[in-house]
Amino acid sequence: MPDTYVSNPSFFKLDATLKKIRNYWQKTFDAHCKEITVDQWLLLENLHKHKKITHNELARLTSKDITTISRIIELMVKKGLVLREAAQNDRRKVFLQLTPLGNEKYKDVRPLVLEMRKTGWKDLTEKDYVELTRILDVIYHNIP
Amino acid sequence: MPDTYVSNPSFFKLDATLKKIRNYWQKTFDAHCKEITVDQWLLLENLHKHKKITHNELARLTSKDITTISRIIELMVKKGLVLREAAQNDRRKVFLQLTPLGNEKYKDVRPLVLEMRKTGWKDLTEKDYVELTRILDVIYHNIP
DNA sequence: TAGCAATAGTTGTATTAGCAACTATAAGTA
DNA sequence: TACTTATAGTTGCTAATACAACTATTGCTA
Repeated sequence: MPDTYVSNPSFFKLDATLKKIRNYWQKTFDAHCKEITVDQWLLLENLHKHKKITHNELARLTSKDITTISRIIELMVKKGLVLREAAQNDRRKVFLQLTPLGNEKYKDVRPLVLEMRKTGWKDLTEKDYVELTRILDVIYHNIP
Repeated sequence: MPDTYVSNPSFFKLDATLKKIRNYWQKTFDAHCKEITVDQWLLLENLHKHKKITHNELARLTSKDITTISRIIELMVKKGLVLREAAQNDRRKVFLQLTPLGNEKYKDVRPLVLEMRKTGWKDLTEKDYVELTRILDVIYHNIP
C-alpha cells in the first residue's frame, strides 16, 4: 500500500462527514420542533423495530456503550417516550419499550429522516451504496 | 433511488466504523502510555503541519467547533504541548504553536498512527480509497 | 451448599460536541 | 468621531462517549 493512503486522513474524512450529517439532522429536528436528539432518534428507531429489548441488546444493536444507553434511555424515560419494565425470570434484566407517546414520536419524526437520507444520497447510485458499505465493512473488520 | 438505500442505515454504519477506529486508536495510545487522546492527536498533527495558526483556523482544518478547539487546546497547554501567543497586530487573535515537548510528542506518536492506518486499510486497494473519498465527498456536499 | 465467576445495569469522572450568551477588539459607516 | 457591525475567543449549559468501579443477581463448580 502506497504511503499516500497511510498518511491520508481517512479517519478525518469519516469524522467530518458524520459530523456534517449529524448537524444537519439535529438542525432539521430543531427547526421542526421535534424535541429529540440524533442519538435518541437512533434508539427510538431500534425500539420501534424490536419492540421489547434490554439495555444490553440495544447497546449491541446501536454500537453504543451500555453506559451510554443507560443515560440516553434515562432522558427518554423522563420525556415519557420509553418505559422500563423489570424482567420476571431474571431480576437483573430490564426490558425497554416505547410508550404510546414514543410510538407517536417515531411516526412523527420518521418522514423527516427519510427525506434527509434522500438528501444525503442525492447523485449517488446503488453501486456507490454497495461500495461504501463494503469498504466500511472491511475497515471495521480489519480493526482488532 | 430505491427505498432500500433510503431506509438503510448508512449513518449508523459510518458511526459504527468511526467508533471502532477511534476506540482502537485510543486503546493503542493507552497501551503505549502516550497520554494523549485521539482528538488531541488530530490537533497535534495539524499544529505540526501548520506551525502557527489561530483557534479559528484550527477549527476549520479539523471540522471542529471553535469552543471544542478552545477546550482541547486548554488541556494541551496544561500538558505543556502547546503554547498560546497573543497576536501583535490584532489583539483578538491568539496564535497557537507546538512547544518542543509537543514536537517530541508528535514524533513519538506518529509511528503508531501510521501502523494503525495500515491496519485499517489492510486488504483494500488504491481504488477503494479513491472510491471512499469520492462517495464521502458527495455526501458531504449534498448536505446543506 | 458455599464460594466464585459471569452477567445486567448504574454511578463517578473525564473528554468531546455544539448552541447561546458573553467580553474584547477591529472594521465599516453615518 | 460616534455608532453599528463583524470577528476572535471564552464560559455556561446540556448531551453523548468510554473507562473504571460499584451493586445486584444468576450460574457454575468444588
